[in-house]
Amino acid sequence: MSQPQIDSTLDRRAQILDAAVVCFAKRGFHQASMHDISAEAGISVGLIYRYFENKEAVISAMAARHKKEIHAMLERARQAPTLLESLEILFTAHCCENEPRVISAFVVDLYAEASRNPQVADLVCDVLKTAMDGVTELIARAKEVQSAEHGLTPAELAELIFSVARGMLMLDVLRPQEMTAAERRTRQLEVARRLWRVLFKPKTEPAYA
Amino acid sequence: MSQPQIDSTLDRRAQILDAAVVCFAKRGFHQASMHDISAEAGISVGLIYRYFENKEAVISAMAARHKKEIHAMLERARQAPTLLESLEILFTAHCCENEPRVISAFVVDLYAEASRNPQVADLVCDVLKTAMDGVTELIARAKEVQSAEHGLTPAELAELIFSVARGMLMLDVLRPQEMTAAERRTRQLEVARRLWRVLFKPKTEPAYA
Amino acid sequence: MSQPQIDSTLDRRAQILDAAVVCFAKRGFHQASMHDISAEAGISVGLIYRYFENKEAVISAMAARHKKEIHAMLERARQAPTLLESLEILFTAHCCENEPRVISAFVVDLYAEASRNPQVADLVCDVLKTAMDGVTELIARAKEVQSAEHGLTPAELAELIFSVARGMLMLDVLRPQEMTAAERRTRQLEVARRLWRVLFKPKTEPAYA
Amino acid sequence: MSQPQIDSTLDRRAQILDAAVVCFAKRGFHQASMHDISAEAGISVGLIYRYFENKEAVISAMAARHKKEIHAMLERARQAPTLLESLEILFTAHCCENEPRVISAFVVDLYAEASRNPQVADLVCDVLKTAMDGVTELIARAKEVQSAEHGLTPAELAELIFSVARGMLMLDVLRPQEMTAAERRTRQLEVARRLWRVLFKPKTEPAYA
DNA sequence: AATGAATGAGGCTTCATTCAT
DNA sequence: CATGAATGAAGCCTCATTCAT
Repeated sequence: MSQPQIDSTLDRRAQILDAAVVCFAKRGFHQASMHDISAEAGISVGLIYRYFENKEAVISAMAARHKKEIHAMLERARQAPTLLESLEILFTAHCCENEPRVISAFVVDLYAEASRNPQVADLVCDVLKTAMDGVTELIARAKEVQSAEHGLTPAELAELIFSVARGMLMLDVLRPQEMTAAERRTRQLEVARRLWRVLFKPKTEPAYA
Repeated sequence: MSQPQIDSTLDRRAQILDAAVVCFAKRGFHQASMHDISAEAGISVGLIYRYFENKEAVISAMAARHKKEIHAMLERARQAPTLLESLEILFTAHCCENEPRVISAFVVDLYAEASRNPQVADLVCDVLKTAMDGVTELIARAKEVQSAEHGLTPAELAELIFSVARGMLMLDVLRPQEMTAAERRTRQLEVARRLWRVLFKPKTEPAYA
Repeated sequence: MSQPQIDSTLDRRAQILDAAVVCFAKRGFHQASMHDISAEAGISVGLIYRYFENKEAVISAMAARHKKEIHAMLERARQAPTLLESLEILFTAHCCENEPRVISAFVVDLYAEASRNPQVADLVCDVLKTAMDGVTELIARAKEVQSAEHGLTPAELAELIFSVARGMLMLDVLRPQEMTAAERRTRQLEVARRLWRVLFKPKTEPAYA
Repeated sequence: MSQPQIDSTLDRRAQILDAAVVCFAKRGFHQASMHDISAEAGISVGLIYRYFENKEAVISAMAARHKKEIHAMLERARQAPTLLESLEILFTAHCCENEPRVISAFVVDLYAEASRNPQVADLVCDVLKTAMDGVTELIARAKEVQSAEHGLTPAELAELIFSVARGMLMLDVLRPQEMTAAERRTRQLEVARRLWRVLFKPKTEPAYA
């Protein structure tokens, strides 16, 4: 029966975080003011403080939410029928309109923040480890890997994949307004497929043909 | 005869930028105050304004300097005897003690800034294009590529390489204090070599067939 | 028939004032927030506003209650069998566990407030006058005074007594946590008795010489 | 040669404290805003922070200044030709136009603050102890005491004197605008003399007549 | 050329008060 | 009667920038 209160509290927090991610992406963690966030959320400044202790807490909550989104993304990747499709999901998480959604500028800011805020660094490391483990397992299970010849372990492959994904995400923050989400998505998919070709192309069977 | 003045002006600017990069890496562009920079440079706040119009100008100048450093790094990469060594230079620019030096936290911040400041974005794009072109050319010239079988163009290969490098640089800002420069460098080299193996390993020995 | 309502209204007001005095003593009038008071009272903030127009009104009501407490204290003093005992009651009102109770920090705050708020000043003056009149009368009635030789009127004596009492109360707010109520009481009683000795000691025994 | 800087720094601090004591006396420590103080001092808000770390530091500095003023007052009292005159100086410190000057409302606020802020409490205790010691010594040296008959030690007498002085100071904050400094002074002197008569009146010499 | 005192706008946060439920 | 979510003004403090020396 106290569920409604809890729900409405969660709703408010979500509403504030929705506004915060917009502001953070638009202006950066520290350039976005509490007033920006409250205006974006359509509420008063003071109200934010009923749901978050301070700005730092909003950032932390955003980071925690990022973690959930990465987990959700990972789950979707895990359920993809083929490894290539998993990889494509991983690579396009930040150019999707639909949830869960990873916003490039926010992620870059998160890493920048992590470099100064150990708490955020912990969280990012944790997210990273979980995600890499997930992908490592995905690769280990995939038969495509067996036939490749590069001699890399699944963990090493996962590391490469994540590096490329992070690197492309970084690229994504440049001139974002000059490309549509679809175009960005296309660019990502091309890279994903090239990486795929490089990492998992089976041994050139025709060789012995 | 005005050369000395110009020189001393350049010296001052360099001195200020040296201080700025330290502060920017430590606290971030917008968290670092002009006072922080002046203190780090051992001069007064007012003096910064004699050499830079405002804080924004310091950031821009830092970005310009980053461009020069990337160019210098590229030059070194270009002069390396083998493609693998070039690649290793590219991958370890941010774990070197000696100049030119690319500081990870600063670069991540630069990208974060680029996502909001078109001028910075222009500059980063420009740097990126130059660097990619350089590496593309390096690859095109290298005979190692010929023997690979992935069917990727030099430009595509360069894009992959830069993505991995950027992605690893992002990783570098997490828990920086827990690793020595040497350890970070080792990690980078391992990744560079794995990428090398994947991208440039000659066709499977059936070559002798 | 509306008696119950009135009673419950009075109860609520008393409950709120009970909480308020705790908060006011702990944090000061203006440092204590309405939320502090509501939390201490175990009710909601809004409810305070049903019983008091605003925070100012709570302070005024507290001042009025202080007046009642002083009156009660005075009544007890008046019923004491001897003047010395009356004086001791006056001096220990703020180190008693039982009601009516005068809390030093609150009284000092009240005077501080009185220096800015004429309404509070009026009330404090009124309390003071009543109390002084009462004590003046007490002294006038006491035969001990006759035998003293200082030549002071009862009103002048009352003024001295109240000054000392107020002065000791001010002392009472320093390091309150380092003394138990009993210790503070003892200190007060010693002073009261010394003052007694000075003010009311009968003429030097040589009188019978 | 660096004296000028030090001097101007001290001047600024003094200027700010001058403004602060006015604001603090008028509105109280916590009701007075930093803006009030800066306006009273005729400077900008930010400038206060060049000379004081924060508001708390201004309060502490004010407390420290109070200590100096009490010391100066004590020095003057010590140099008075008779004990009665010393006592009068003690009693009129807060109704003097000239420096050193003790402002009643400020002192009451100081005690109120002391009840919550241990640092302030320490300072007030320290001031009190020094002052009481000084007066105790003054009394011990005075021959008037020898002839009195109350049997109180100098320390006990000093305690009574200070209690009365504090108590009268508390009274001084009530309706301050309704009395001129001269009237308040007169009232204080009357009390001082009455206390004098009570504490130090020599034995009724005519007793042996 | 160099300093650093000075300004004041703007950011974070608190809190008295209101009002829909 | 009672709650507590919501508001927004106001307070503390920082910091980019200017300017007299």
